[in-house]
Amino acid sequence: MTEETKTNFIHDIIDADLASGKRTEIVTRFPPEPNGYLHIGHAKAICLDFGTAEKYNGTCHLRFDDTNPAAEDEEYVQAIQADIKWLGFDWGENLFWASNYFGTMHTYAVELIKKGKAYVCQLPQADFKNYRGIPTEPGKEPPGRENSIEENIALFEKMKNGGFDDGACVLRARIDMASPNLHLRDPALYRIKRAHHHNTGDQWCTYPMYDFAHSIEDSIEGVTHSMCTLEFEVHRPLYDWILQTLDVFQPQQIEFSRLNLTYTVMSKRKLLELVQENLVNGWDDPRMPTLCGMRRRGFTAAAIRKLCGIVGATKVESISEIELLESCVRDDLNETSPRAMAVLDPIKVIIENYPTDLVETFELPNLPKKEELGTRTVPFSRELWIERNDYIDVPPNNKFKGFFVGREVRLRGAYLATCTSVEKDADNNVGSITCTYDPESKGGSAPDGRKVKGTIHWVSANHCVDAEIRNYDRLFSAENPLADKDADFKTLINPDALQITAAKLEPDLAQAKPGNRFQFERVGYFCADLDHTSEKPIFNRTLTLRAPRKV
RNA sequence: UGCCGAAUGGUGUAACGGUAGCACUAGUGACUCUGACUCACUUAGUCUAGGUUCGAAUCCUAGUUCGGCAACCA
Repeated sequence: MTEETKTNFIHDIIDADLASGKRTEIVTRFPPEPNGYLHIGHAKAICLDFGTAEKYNGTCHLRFDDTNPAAEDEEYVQAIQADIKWLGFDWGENLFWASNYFGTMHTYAVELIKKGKAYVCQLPQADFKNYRGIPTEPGKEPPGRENSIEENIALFEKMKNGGFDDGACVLRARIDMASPNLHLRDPALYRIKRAHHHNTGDQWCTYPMYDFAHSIEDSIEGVTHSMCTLEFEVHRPLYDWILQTLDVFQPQQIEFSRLNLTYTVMSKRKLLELVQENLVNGWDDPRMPTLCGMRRRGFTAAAIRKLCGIVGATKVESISEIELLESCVRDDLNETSPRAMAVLDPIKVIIENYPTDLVETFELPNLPKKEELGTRTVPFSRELWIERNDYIDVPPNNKFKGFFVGREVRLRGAYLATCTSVEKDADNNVGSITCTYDPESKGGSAPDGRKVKGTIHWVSANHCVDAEIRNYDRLFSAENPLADKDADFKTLINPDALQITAAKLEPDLAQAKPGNRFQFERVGYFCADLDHTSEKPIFNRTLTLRAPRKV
């Protein structure tokens, strides 16, 4: 990546490990469960996992943590890989599956039993809760905890072979029912779940639990630094216990805080609710904070990576302002997006002294500060469309850039023109504007060198193409939609987060390919939607230009 | 009232015992064939109280506040 990776506390740890000789090479991993789509919160983890490996010339594995077949699906496997690649990271040969280790994990489980460190617990789930107890008081040892190793091996074998119903028993680690850390009060290691697994089919009816599986996966793969989010902090003693008890390679788990952004939600479950209740149009709805949604919206991978670099990695639970993300996106788009003219709220302009039949074409730069990106051809004629708000009866102050009767402005790249009159209907709505142009000012500058206050954009009425514009805005109208725990976050959805309008575009824009990004000058950044065709142009508003100062 | 963790301008993040800096946001101005970009300037911060030290955001003690943890989810 071109972004410089800022240092953080994780890199401090790695530097120390390298200096002390504890590690000689760095291996990280990104371990998604294929049960949903990736969102920008995952992007932070991806940037950290892959970015750290890159920084230390190590490797980063992509490992699907597919230990719960009930929740997982092949659809997500494909989408996750596509999203990571889009973000700009590559796992090369290092694609792994937790499910490929099921055999090894089973062997390790038996080893734990043989060491007297695990037992089959036939207590119903609800009853075990009582034995586990509450944080402030020690729990009690459940029945069966002192069964012999032979008995437990036989029971675990019976579990594996389908001799028990789902939920009839679990394999538990035998640790400490009085531990102040609830996760150490004989946590479940294996449960029985008869579900078809996307990879192993019906080979297993027992599946390992997260804590058991994850530590072993990391260990098998030689992961040196296993980064995860803060909620796993209290799991670390269990992670360490499993690997120490098994006496196998021990990665170091390091926790960092999740990425949160204002005006959106980042929980997979809540995003799923929005999708299922049709409050958005699927996972890739451009309002969603999913990577596929942001991609469709027109956000760039580089901008997301930049954001992740800026927020860095800490243990502080924080909410970053969406403005920071927007700034990263605008910054990237400003450098890379070809310019075009589009009129989103059209009003007709008639140039009374321009020949009726004449059509001129102007060569406008694709990107004014980057001449190497070439030019585009824009037709010009007697009747144009301009933005409704580029005309005003009486200017509020001398900062107004547009037309009023008597005002000369520049039609971007074409001519200087002076407003002479305006047509209005009975309700005082402007119907059309009439102006005269200065033929000497072709290209946009007058030979006498006179300056005009404003430059406005336009499209030729007889040449422009009509398009649907999907104007996107922030998903929620509240900074933190989850702040009020008693309220339903879904009631805080911003009703204006999608507004569909019709616009007039310069003709070349119809030829855009889905995903192509543009800056519509003086308006904002837009990209051709997935549904865009040259017959039915559809553009998504990625972001407006930075809000102008109040006039 | 258990365990774990975190507190630096409005927000995010640096400073690793030695000048509290950067970015975003907001405001003011300059520039401009985009009210964008760019540039300049401005406002504003070390949770509290003690202690160690020539010197503390940083180390120690006590407190305060906030977050996480009691799935056969990850």
